[in-house]
Amino acid sequence: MTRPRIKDVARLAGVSEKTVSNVINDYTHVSERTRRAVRDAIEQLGYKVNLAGRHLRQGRTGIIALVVPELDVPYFAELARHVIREAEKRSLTVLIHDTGADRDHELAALTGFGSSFVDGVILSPLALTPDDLRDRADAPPTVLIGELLEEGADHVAIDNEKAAREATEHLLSLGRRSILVIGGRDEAGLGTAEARTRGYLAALREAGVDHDPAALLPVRSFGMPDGAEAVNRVLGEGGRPDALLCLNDQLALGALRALYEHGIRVPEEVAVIGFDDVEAGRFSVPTLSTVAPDKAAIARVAVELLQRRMDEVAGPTPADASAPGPRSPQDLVVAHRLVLRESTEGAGARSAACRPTTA
Amino acid sequence: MTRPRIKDVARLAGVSEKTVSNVINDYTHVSERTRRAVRDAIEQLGYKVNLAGRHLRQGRTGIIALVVPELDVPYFAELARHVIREAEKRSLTVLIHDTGADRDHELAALTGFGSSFVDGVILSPLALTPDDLRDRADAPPTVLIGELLEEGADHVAIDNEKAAREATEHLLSLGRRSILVIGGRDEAGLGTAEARTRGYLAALREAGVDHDPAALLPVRSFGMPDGAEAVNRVLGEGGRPDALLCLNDQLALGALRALYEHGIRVPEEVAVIGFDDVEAGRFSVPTLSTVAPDKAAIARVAVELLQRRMDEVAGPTPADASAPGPRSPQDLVVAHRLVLRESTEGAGARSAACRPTTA
DNA sequence: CAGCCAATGTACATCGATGTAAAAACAAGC
DNA sequence: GCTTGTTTTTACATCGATGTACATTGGCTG
Repeated sequence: MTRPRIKDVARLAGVSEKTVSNVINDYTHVSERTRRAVRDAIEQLGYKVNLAGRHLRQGRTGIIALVVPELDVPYFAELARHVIREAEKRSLTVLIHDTGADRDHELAALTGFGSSFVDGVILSPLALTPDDLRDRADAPPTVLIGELLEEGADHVAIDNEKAAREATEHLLSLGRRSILVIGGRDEAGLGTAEARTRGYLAALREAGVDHDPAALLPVRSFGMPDGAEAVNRVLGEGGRPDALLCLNDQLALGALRALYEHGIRVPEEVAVIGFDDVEAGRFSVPTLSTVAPDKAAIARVAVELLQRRMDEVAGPTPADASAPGPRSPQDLVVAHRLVLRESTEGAGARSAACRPTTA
Repeated sequence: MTRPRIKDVARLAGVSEKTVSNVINDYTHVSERTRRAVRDAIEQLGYKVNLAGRHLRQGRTGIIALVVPELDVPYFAELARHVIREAEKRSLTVLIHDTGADRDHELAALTGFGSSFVDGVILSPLALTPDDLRDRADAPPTVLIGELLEEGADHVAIDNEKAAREATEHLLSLGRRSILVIGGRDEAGLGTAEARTRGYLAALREAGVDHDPAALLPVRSFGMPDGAEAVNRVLGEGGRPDALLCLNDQLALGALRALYEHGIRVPEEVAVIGFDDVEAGRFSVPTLSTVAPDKAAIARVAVELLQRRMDEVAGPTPADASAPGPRSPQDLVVAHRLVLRESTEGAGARSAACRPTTA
């Protein structure tokens, strides 16, 4: 038995194919009687619309892609869930893609995977250059999250510079003066790491604390091994920091482990703070202070923005015709907050940490 | 400017549309001259095949779905990467879906998301019942991973019973006799938790150690909060285990944290072992002993099996016509190994743990 | 009850790629 | 040169849903 087609439904309900289509799509002018008859027929045959046909006709798939560098970085996985939930509200399906931080894969994502079967793309780039972004001719609507590569693209993120400044200020307020930045980068630039580094420098400057260029520890990647390695390197060279500003939680968790192996107490000797507020940081020993981005908001805003772009492409409805052409690129900022746990505050709040909010 | 169609390519190359299609699909009988001409035209126009058209015509999308309960459980995220990589080799695209452990979502996945636009599904069920699986009429080819719900379905997993027995035997060999199973379930059944519980019981029996039914600690879900909560409950009731067999690493990491909060040393007082070998367990304090499934193999075998099923659906080629109809359901077992770290072995291997294999 | 408007319903073309069947081109053999 | 057989290429129908344009129906007014 082959799947029922709209034709079969039409025959059973005794109406034309178009009428069935009208019922399916909630077209206004269908009498209640016909509507019910069609619904019954659909029910009886177990009819499901065939996406291929609809897609071909409408030029839309209802699928958006979420493209991240590494899905096994918890931050991206958590973000993905929010995006999925947000998209579901708009009856969009999310295709998650993992580029392995590879430029070619990111490029492929930008062009809609060679053949446009996604209506839009939410991209968290890592390896792309601004140039890559500039000359995308027939790319689907795209929203960037995290890294801002170019001023001309839609973008959603927290205020990284401000967040880093706040985190650094907190470390300074604890009396720490020798603060290393794991993942820090000196160059001016649009990247997240650069913005956070700027925030760190600003806080130091404001507090009148000297900046040692060697305090910026570059990392190859942003995983736990890299965090541990950076700490090992510093300590091996005789460095004696009293605080670590880690540019994400993975680095921080790796750093915590390395400090433990060196017998260094956290936070008594070294305070540690990260970025992202991943779940593991609520259960690590010690628990991890962190900059918590509002992930739900990032997802919501990104999907909203993307949807608006997709609607633009679909052609403005007569009502919108007065709109001033394509909106200019948006750069939206969502909230973040500093979450203080044991890695900066001591073990005073120990037991409380064990019952984290699951939101 | 609208995207070029096959028609445009045909016109430019001075051939028919079908010939262009033949070139694209590497059809045998096309002269070298025409082939080159068509290739040039494609290049010149920047033509990309339109999936919608192809899909409608062929009934295949080249998309398979990977459906997991919770993407932010690192095990699933890590598995997802392997599946993506494996699918890529076969030029399949992976649509990752997160059901939130919700039965309705899992059901929707089974039926190809209401409208078949996926050619096949790899499903890691949690909330489904065997019945759900049985009466799927027009479902796409499906391979289960992890939970085995029903004997009649294709399935890939490690030998959970054996793995749990080995883990338990190891704890026993350390002289531990009061071993709790976090996430354990008494009922006989096909589920992963049940199989692992059986392995635990088998090891106890073989070692002549009595089993206390209260040693099986049920959990609501399999996250870090649940692991911590279980430990808190036990200790609060005055329990004094000397080992914990946690049915996944998330539970184990939560348990480690709770033990720490109670001032209980691991492994001196309580040894802990988990399942899954997630990256966080290589950096926790202490590092986590675990049963490491060969995730790459699970992914590879699952995709292979799924592909075979999809090919069957596509209709056997004349060559295969002799094949004895649809192959019977496969239940494939992949390798696992016991990885011993500080949570059972003491801190002897401390420094080594910090440079984990990144494989 | 004619006349008109709005509400419903229908036939048909269309989206883009590809399978089918058959025509056209070409080669080889007598 | 003509038949026969094989490549190569083409015209056309088809996959399933939906937009367009028009036909029909029913209700209401004067």
